[in-house]
Amino acid sequence: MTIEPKRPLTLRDVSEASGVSEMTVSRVLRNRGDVSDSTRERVLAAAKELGYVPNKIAGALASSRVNLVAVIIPSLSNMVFPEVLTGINQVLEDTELQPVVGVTDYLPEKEERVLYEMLSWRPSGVIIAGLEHSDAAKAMLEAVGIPVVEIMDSDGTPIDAMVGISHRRAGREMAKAILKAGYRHIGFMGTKMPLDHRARKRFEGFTEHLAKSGVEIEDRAFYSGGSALAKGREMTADMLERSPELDFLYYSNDLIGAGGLLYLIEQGIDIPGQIGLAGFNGVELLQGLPRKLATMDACRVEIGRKAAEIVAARLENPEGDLEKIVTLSPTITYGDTLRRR
Amino acid sequence: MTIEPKRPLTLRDVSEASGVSEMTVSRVLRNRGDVSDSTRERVLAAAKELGYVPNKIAGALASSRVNLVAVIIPSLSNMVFPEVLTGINQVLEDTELQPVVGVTDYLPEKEERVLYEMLSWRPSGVIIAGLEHSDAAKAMLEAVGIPVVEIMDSDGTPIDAMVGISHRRAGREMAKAILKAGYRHIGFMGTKMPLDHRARKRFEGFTEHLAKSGVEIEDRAFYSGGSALAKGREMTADMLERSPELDFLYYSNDLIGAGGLLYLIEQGIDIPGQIGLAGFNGVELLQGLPRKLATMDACRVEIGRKAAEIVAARLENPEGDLEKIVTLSPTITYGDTLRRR
DNA sequence: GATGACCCTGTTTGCGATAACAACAAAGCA
DNA sequence: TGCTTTGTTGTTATCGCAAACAGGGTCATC
Repeated sequence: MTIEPKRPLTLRDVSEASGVSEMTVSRVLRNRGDVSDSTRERVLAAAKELGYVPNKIAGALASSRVNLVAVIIPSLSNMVFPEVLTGINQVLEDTELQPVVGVTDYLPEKEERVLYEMLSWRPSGVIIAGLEHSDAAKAMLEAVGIPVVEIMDSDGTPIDAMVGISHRRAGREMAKAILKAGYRHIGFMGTKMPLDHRARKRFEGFTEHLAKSGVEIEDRAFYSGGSALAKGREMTADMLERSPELDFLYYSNDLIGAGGLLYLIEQGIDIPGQIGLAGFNGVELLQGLPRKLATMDACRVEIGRKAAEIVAARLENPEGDLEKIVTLSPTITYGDTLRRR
Repeated sequence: MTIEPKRPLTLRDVSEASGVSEMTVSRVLRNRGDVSDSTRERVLAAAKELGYVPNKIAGALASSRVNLVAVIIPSLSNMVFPEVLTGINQVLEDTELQPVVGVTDYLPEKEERVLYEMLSWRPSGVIIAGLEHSDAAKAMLEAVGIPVVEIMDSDGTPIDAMVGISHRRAGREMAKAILKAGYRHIGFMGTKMPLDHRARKRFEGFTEHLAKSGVEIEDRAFYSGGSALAKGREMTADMLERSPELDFLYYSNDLIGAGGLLYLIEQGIDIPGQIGLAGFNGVELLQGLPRKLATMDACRVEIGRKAAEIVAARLENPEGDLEKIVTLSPTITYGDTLRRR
């Protein structure tokens, strides 16, 4: 095919091969400005022949335009975030923009490092999970001068724009539904994650609403690591042994909820009569369980889409004052594990 | 804090603020070369005060060194690939290198586009899933002059290096185990994915080994889209209605296998006596199921780690002739759904 | 006190592209 | 014919940083 080049190819190589100036080559490859058809063809042929790949680093430096959008999320193994990415991708695919993902593992220091690293590539926008950041991270985001969209959560004040649901409210609503259904002895299971602010807020909203009705959580358990499904089983077994009077179990995510559900089914316990169950997130997985776990949709794909739309729109038209705060409404799915009264 | 700058900060700003040359600032921020402690402190203070974030675009152009490793995978929603990324991350975290992920959706054209896009940022290495690529993609990878590691699959010839398992062999071994256990009437269920070469190879290996013993798959079904767990249920129900004589069901992935398992348990069918089951992948999820599905580990994290190690080592020492082909051995887990004879 | 060996800092140059402007030819019009 | 207009191509400067080299101090050594 082509002779292996030791020195990486530049515009100059293409320019020499096609007998026009570098500038003209650049114009052809970017489809910008007028170039005659004959030269265009010649240039394209030469570029293809050589196997030239433009150097975006140089291009970005010269034009001070970078088509990257930094996307900063806590984890990839959570099912939740890949779905958000899907939404972001769907929207950005129709634009010049390209998402670049950074993972923080729920650690503020790592978030700070990842953010710093990403900003050093001068992206055109930032989509970042959560409203809680270190002071340094906040300072960077405030000073960065590009669209910043904080996602997933709407309980707080965004630096710039925000797309999410109210996890406090999600907790409250679930509490409301549970009480309305007549359950009174409630246990809670969740991840041991002091840094998962959204889980914390759901829990707070949940307990606050219960408190208003004079109900308190009677048992709780937290786990970390391991297979969520298996943990859900174990914790459920343990908790019911410890607190047999419980008539409802609220799980901080659907996976441990599913584990609990499978366990209870095996035990032959009457669901939702004797014990009710609910999780959080609306993961697709649940569709295949013997019974559908009650849950609350977190609008994940939609959050991704909306966030990407905001970034794209802001870059398209920096003046237009777009919606800066989008609060989506999660809806309860009662499934087969939370009775309706 | 700091006055909002309209013009982005550069080394020059820090240099002026701290009264030294840009070069000295650069040296301080990169920890390179000798700088006196007093200047170092002054510079760091100024940089922090201003909120300076280095411009890697300019840095990369000047030094022609880019600390990025392109990672190209078909999907993020598959559980498999996030785990590979975890392995890659684990290794790269101890280096200067940073993974950048591109997703191809199993489409060769998209793979080509994503690869082109990533190469235009001049990464230091490429980790790409699969051995099958379009001609153009292959040409790019051959000419790129940086370490290229093809992962997941070892049934073929790599462009440069390769880390994976033999999916043909994985299929064969499962067939062997199934036959050895005495099952003879075998059904297969998988994704309708002409472009998932690894699933195809597993299937081929599987049927070839069966054929050697004069056994043929008696029924098969393929799905696309939707919740894998739910599909596993449906397809299993349909298949058993259609072909009640089957005594073994082989699933192309654990999720649909789990769906089938749940269905059969509900039906009160004797597993693995009346019907045996097996999936593929060893997903963590399975730990929480009522019975453990037989499966075969795909060594996902390990593949990621190894691939990253190869890239890192090659960049560290371009001369050293490292192992270029790493074939990991998946092991069968019999679980509770494949009897051992 | 001259010589070299550091240490520390500054100057110059160039990475590979694009923006902005300049130039030149052909064509249109008065 | 002379002038503008339009379409096409080239020239120059620059983007922000780092490599390479060039200096000016300080110190020890002979």
